[in-house]
Amino acid sequence: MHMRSEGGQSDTVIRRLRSFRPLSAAAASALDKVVRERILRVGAGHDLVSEGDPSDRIRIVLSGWLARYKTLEDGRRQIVNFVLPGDSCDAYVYLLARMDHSISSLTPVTYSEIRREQFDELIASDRMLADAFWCETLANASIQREWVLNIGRRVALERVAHLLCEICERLRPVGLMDGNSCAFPVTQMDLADATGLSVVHLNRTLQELRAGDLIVLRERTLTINDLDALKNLALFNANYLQYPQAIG
Amino acid sequence: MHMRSEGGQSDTVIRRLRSFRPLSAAAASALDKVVRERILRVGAGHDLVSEGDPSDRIRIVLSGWLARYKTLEDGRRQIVNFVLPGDSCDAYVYLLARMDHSISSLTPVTYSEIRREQFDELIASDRMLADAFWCETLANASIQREWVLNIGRRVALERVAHLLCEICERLRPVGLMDGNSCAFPVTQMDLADATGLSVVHLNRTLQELRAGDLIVLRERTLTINDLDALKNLALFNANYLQYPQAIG
DNA sequence: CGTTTAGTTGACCGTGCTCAAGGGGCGTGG
DNA sequence: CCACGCCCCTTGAGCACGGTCAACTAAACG
Repeated sequence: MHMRSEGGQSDTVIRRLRSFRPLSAAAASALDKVVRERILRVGAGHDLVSEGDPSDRIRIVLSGWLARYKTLEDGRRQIVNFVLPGDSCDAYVYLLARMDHSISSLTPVTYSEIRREQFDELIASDRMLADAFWCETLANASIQREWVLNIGRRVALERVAHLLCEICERLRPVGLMDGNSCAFPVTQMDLADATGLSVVHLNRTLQELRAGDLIVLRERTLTINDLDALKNLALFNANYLQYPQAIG
Repeated sequence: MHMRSEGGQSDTVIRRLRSFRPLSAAAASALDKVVRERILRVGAGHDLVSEGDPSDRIRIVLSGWLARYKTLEDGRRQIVNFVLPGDSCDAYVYLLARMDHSISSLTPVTYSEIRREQFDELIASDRMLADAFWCETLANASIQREWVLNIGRRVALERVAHLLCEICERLRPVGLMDGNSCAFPVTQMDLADATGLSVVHLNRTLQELRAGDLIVLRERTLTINDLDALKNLALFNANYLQYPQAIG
């Protein structure tokens, strides 16, 4: 007995963009129309975009998780951000010539692929929509800065706690938190690459969080037992996520 | 016997933006006019912008170095990026409500402060100019991602080497490299905060670079003796800086 | 001339890495 | 149905990279 307001498949995307700007029903349905035109699926473990690719298309994630990552020649890998349902992979990157990083699917992913010209046309039709996409881009940059702080100055325990807090806070507004639990389809290797730790140490850090009764993480499900305590430990402050309603 | 093309005080800014988009003489002089309207100076060690400030003004750096940084409650500090002459502090951030980080001057700084409305008007007048500012914003995001990789996956020696390479490559297009040397007005504490290291270890890392005859750093001047060797050591690849002309 | 700030060095220690091995779940093929 | 391989998680042991603490020097500054 779900009432779907207007979005259908692109509900999540619209919720996400509305966390930045109020979108009119007209804008939402224009977006929905464009999104539906070319919906693709890909299994886990595929690169949607590779470093060096020309950046001529926009991709918007409808379901599934992805990771933006960079690698060094000798194979060291760093995840620089997660791409969650509702996020766009690279709105506006076509202003630059080439991708500076790769994006790979951590789970099976459904996404919409939009040609640059079509995207241009879409955002030209509605100022709020254009601004919402820009806000998303700027919010991503803000997250990126927090990650530099996280990896540069937080110790392992704080760092992992912070990442978990961030993911939950990002999943909540798109309706993917079920109370204090969420699907968490990420391997420990991915978490290690996202936090700049080794897999072994990440494993031990997770166990420390479990031992403190802060989290339960098993069978690809994360439950936060005590969110306030976890945020305290992580020195977490949600402002950098740039959700206007959540600030001050 | 310098011939100044059109910019005067905003030469550096125009060079910087032209590394992203060809700007017409008209666009350049419109920018120059706006820049000149309100030029401010500030000594070293001042916060131009503080975390939480409303982001209602644009600042463009004419001379001097600044650092974007974030802090944790207990005082740990991480520089997340340097702001160099020609860079704008925060074009377009006014789309978001508040600053997520602070910006402080590392040296005396000359900068232009532009009101949001005035900036809107300026970029509405010239598409290339608007795009150039957007490119700068996106290029900054790209640098931010590289920093996550740098701090997350490079060891101290590579990490410091990488930062030095980046700074030189960014100073070159705005004419601030003198051969292989440049003014380098940054304390070791700043470098430590930018690389996620302690001051003591940063000091030892610099000495290791000096011992390998890779760099000379004294009296606020950096000389790179062997840039190729330094880039090799740092696993440095300039693509992420997003200068179109420098990319394959 | 005292005080502050930046750089340097030594000694010690701890966080987090490496290497190595083993266990559990799951899909595939014999 | 079981064997096998693969992926992911876990654990132990040892070590190294980088942090902390402390002291000293040199230059800058009022």
